[in-house]
Amino acid sequence: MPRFSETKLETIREERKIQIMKAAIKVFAENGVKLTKISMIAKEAGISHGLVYHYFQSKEDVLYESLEWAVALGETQDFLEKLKDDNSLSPVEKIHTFTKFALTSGSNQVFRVIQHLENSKGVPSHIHELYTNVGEVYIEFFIPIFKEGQQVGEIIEGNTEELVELFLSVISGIMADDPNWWNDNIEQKVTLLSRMITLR
Amino acid sequence: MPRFSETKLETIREERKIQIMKAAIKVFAENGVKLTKISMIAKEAGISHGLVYHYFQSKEDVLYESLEWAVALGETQDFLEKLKDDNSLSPVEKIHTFTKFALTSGSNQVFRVIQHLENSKGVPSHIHELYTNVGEVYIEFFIPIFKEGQQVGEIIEGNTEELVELFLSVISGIMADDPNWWNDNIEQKVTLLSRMITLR
Amino acid sequence: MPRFSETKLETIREERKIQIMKAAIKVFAENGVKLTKISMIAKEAGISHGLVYHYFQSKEDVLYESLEWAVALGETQDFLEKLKDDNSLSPVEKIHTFTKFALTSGSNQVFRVIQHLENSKGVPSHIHELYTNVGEVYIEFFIPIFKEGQQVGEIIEGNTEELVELFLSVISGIMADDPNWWNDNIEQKVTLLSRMITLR
Amino acid sequence: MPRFSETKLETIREERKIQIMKAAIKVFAENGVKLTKISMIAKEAGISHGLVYHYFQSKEDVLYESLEWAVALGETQDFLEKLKDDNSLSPVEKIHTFTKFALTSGSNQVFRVIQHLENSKGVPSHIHELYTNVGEVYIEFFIPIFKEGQQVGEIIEGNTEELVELFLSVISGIMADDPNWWNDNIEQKVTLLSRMITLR
DNA sequence: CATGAATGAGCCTTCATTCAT
DNA sequence: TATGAATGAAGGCTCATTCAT
Repeated sequence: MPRFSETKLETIREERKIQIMKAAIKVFAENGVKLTKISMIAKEAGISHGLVYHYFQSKEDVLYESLEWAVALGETQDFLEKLKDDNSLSPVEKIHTFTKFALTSGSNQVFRVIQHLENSKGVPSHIHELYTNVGEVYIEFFIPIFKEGQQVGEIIEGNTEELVELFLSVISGIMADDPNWWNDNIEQKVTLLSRMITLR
Repeated sequence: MPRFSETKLETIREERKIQIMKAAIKVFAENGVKLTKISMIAKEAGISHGLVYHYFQSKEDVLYESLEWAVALGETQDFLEKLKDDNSLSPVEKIHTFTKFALTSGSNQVFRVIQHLENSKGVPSHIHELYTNVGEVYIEFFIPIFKEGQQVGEIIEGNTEELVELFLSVISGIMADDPNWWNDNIEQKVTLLSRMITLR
Repeated sequence: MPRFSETKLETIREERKIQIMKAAIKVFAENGVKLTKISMIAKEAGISHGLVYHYFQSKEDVLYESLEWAVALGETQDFLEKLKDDNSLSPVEKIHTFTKFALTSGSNQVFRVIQHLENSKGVPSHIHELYTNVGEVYIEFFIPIFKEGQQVGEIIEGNTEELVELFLSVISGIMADDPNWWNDNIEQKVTLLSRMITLR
Repeated sequence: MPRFSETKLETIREERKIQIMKAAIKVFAENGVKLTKISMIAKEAGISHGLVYHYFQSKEDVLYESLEWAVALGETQDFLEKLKDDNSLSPVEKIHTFTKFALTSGSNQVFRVIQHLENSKGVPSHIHELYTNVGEVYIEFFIPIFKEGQQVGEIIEGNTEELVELFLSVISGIMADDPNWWNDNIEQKVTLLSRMITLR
């Protein structure tokens, strides 16, 4: 006889899962998936390693669900939404703001996990599908902004899609590095990165 | 009585070692050190896993000697030397040439290995020493070139050392990514990267 | 929420360790350290080889802790203590009693392990320290007994220390042999050994 | 077309085998059979490890033939023969002389190999047969000597066979120990051992 | 639900043995 | 005959996963 209502129980269970998934994303981001041991996730979450298997079928499942959850959670999505609607910023300012966010926000853990996966072999296809088009989302998001920037003369001419892809690729490459290095002089550094695509 | 002359045997032995080290650097670059299994190196080199241990003491030793060999081999060193003495190129052209080389040359496998190591914990100190100042070499190499570029008005003002560090950091971040992505449109992409630090 | 109280778990854990250490000492004694495989210890203890590593860091650690435990356990120590205080026995009777004990007591497994180690190369120093002065203890213990025996004319004249050392050396050599051979006619055999040092 | 006569070749081959067998017995004695590596024998013999397999089928065969050769060679046999015929020595003096020889002669390497084998499991039966009755030979040899000693009142009464067995067992146990320990004060030590069975 | 004891597949490493030269 | 390069079976150790409590 359950003490709590099904819903309540479900909630508690869900909270535990989130606790584990948070820990998992963090540890996966820092160490890569293969090198992350279940015990590391458990320790980060403050639970025993056995408990992980009450909430997830396997390590692969932890990865799948954590990634799914983190992507859907979409801190970055929210950020992009707000950015899109913020008419007080010029296209280049939007790009600048995003870049700063990407390099400093803790939410970039998800990206680092994805990067590890992209550099790995044998990633199960159902996991691969989770992030295979994440990049597309960003590209789609930035194309109109870049286009506008080109129209108002803030951004250099050329194939917009290629420009976006390249810019995001650079950001992405940087994020894989030591994430703390970018905390100093972030403004200046981001400005430099912006120079790649800005006119003046 | 051996059929081979000492010299011949020595040659075979040396060639085998090189064959293994080449394979090792490649596999280490692709998978990272921890995830590289001796059997993967052996397979890549086309030999049995046991043979690796005729030429090296341990996996750690394979890493150490391979790295030492690849660094000393110095394709990049040679490239830098020639670049330095090439008076037909302006500072920005030199940087452009180097960037292209860094992103396309097969020799960047070594850098990818080093990047994996820098993101790893528990790297033995004697291995760490092998690459701890490799970065410095590049910085020292580029500072005078950047300085000259600043004097002739090709490169933006600002703290030269910081500029160099940032630029190399971006290149380095990119190299960790899929190394093939950069093969298309390399000229255009490198030009874009150069824009970060060039005046116009 | 764990079903076991902390104490209960701790007890189980301790019992398992002891179970493994008992098995280890037995197998080490029979086969020597180098030739003892973890799987042999595991089989003797009735567990899987993996479990050994839940309780010990390595094979070396199994050896170290088992030896430390067995030495500290000190069945022999206890025996010596009681022997020392037993005033009903003459010096020669004490020696006789000890000899019988040494050759028949199951506790001589520890000695056999130590003997294997003494005949081995490359024993880690922290392990070596565990038994390096065990011999001294016996010598120190028997010197006064032998001295008394000499005074009362039970034991032959001569350098007491050398006499003790020689006698113990013989006992020790015998213990390395098939320990069951000595079970038959033990009284007679021990009497014969005693003759080495007794007067009549 | 052979350069040498068959006989000559055979001789050379035989000498090589002996060179290897000498090395094998030495290394087997020091390290035990299982812990002796083919490379250790080769090094001791001053040849390459591959060459061992030109003269012997396997490590087991090296052991078998070496043991067979060493036992048949019979330095000890010769010694015993001479001892038997030496009428200038009393029974106890003969035993004393033998004991000294056993503990100091380099020929005791064979015994140490045999002792290692007796403490081992899984010794092939054809090898076991080589030494299974070596002990018997000694017992048979000493029984008449002990008997004579008892008759002339040099040696204590009792079951002669048991007495011999025990005495040899003690000698054998001692030989397994550090063989150098017995080099100092050998006379005194042997005298002490003799006391086990002598009347006075 | 929660813990950690228990298992076994898999990787690093050693070494007996084979074989090209 | 002689060498040492080459192979692969087996043992030490790790860690994902299961399960008794």
